[in-house]
Amino acid sequence: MATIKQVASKAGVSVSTVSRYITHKGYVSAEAEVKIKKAIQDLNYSPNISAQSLKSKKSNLVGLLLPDISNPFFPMLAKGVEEFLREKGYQLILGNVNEDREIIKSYLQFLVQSNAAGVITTVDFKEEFPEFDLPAVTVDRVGKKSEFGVFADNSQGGFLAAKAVVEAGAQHIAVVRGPLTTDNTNERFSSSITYLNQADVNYQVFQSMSYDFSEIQAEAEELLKGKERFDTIILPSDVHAVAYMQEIHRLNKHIPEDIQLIGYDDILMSKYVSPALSTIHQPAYEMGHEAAQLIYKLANNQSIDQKQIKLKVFYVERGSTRKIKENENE
Amino acid sequence: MATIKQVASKAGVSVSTVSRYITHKGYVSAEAEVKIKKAIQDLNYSPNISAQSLKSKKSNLVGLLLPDISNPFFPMLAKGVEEFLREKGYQLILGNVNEDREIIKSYLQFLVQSNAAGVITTVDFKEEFPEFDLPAVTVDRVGKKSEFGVFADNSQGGFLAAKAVVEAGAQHIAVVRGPLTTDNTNERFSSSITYLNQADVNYQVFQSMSYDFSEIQAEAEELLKGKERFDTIILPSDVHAVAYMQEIHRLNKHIPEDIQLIGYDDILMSKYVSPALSTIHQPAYEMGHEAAQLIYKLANNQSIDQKQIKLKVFYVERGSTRKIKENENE
DNA sequence: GTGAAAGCGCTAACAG
DNA sequence: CTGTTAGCGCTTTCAC
Repeated sequence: MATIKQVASKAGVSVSTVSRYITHKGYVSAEAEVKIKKAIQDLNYSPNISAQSLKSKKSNLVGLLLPDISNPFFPMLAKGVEEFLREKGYQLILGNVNEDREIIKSYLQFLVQSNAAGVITTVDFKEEFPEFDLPAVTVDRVGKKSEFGVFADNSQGGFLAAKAVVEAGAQHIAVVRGPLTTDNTNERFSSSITYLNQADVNYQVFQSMSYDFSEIQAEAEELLKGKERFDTIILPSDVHAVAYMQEIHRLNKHIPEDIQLIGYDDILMSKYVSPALSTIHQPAYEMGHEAAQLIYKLANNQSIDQKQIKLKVFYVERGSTRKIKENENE
Repeated sequence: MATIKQVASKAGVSVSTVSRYITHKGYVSAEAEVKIKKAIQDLNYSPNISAQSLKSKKSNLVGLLLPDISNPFFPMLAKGVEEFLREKGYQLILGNVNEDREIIKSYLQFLVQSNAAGVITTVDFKEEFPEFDLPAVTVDRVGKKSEFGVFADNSQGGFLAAKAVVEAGAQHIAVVRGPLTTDNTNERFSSSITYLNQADVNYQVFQSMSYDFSEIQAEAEELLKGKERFDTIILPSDVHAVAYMQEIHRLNKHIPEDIQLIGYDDILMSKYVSPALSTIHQPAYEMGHEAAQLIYKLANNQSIDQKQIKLKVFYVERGSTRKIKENENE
């Protein structure tokens, strides 16, 4: 690796001139510029990032801490973050944190130690780890106390899901609540419940404990073998819905005739399972993109008009819900 | 951020003693140790990574450059890399490079400038960008010239796929070749062809140009509306297979009765589409894990017994291929 | 065992 | 417009 010193001597100028050239700060004569350009070329020089960052106390690293990158919802979000950041010249540090506080902590530690420009997390850590002082925006699972957040309209989503199944004739509904009691799940859930309460239907609530496929399947088995016969299940995620779907198939029941299903997220897979999954679409890519933009503004002291960005969701009707309103008994 | 100097003065020792304590190199008396420990605690000190890396000319960053993180095969691989690296105290820099040479180049640039410990890529760049001198291991799409590589047994995979469909009674086969003419796709392909040649079947070859879902669907439409009637299609990936599946459904044909399908990769989704997709299982997580381990050894000058690691693949029979041997005419 | 001091590569006053 | 210089925070001889 060539250094700025070598470039300077090769170009016959001082290091500060080279530095000025590189950082585009201060004046550099045309002749000097030519010589420097050539020297850089010849030496295949590029500035040492550690040295730059040591000096400037800044780096262009941005962390993205995700609960589980193999959950299909998150890669899309990551892509949104990555593409925005790359254009702005930032680098993404990806962390797969499994909800594990220690892992989260060690990533935050690293980011702080690296003078990172900021971090995008799925869970607000400011309360738990106030010692890590770096620009942060929460995505998806945005809580009341998060200062900066990007999330989808959960209350609208919960409402739409409940409305969709009720209008499709649901009478006896199982509402499966998401595994985390994070604000986003809570909101969706209570919004669904509010709708259900005012509608003329029966429902019962179940609590899921996991986003892991096989664990969800076990829960599904449990729910389905209970004495209650449901004609509709509202699920907290598409991963849940697909797992339930499998289980329902295994019992030789028909979707949506015997049981209708509605998911949440609209992951890629949902379109291709059979029947295709009706669900609430969340703009994962956009969430990532917006979050990255917020971090960017934060890191560059740009004015922020909206600290909390709420994105729209919408209902996607596919094959797992019934098309027309109809009454059925159990 | 506290500095080592502050810790030193607070502990009443010199910076070098603190440094020795931190790096576990050289002697530190028990008393000094206690005082330093306390000072670090009080000041919530952690070493500045830029300074460390400037001095040591090393960093614990490892790049992982992936073609498309929203392609479900890669997140599993990424997870394998991430989990190994995290345990060893390295940080993952994730790049979503879209096969774009410029993006790849800029990531490599960054990694070199950061004294990164190494990079794991899906495509060997040594030939195209020899100027980037850092430990590299190629995963998945490992070519002949890659020095360090982790890949699945493509030739075995291609063979297994062809064998599976032939044994299930294939007579008229469309072999869709993967979009990249990378060594892995080539190997699979020619291995399938070799098998097909010695079997008593007809086949025809098609070339796919994309991993993008909707583009594949267009290709599928093209292939299926041709005058040739195939009873079997061998696809280069599960994403391809799922896209074809959709298209076949749309034409109201039955899988596997009218057409049988075999994919490649065994992504999560394959189990849950309908019918479930028969495919060749590739150990994505393990590939990532092994690649990370190689990088780790490389970065730490450990002896490497195997520069090229070939992982096993196996056939997963599910619903998209016929169970028993049977003859059919078009 | 410990501290003083040099220096990693870069930037930013500052003087010219 | 340019060069000299100090110093970012850390590690590492080398004397003591």
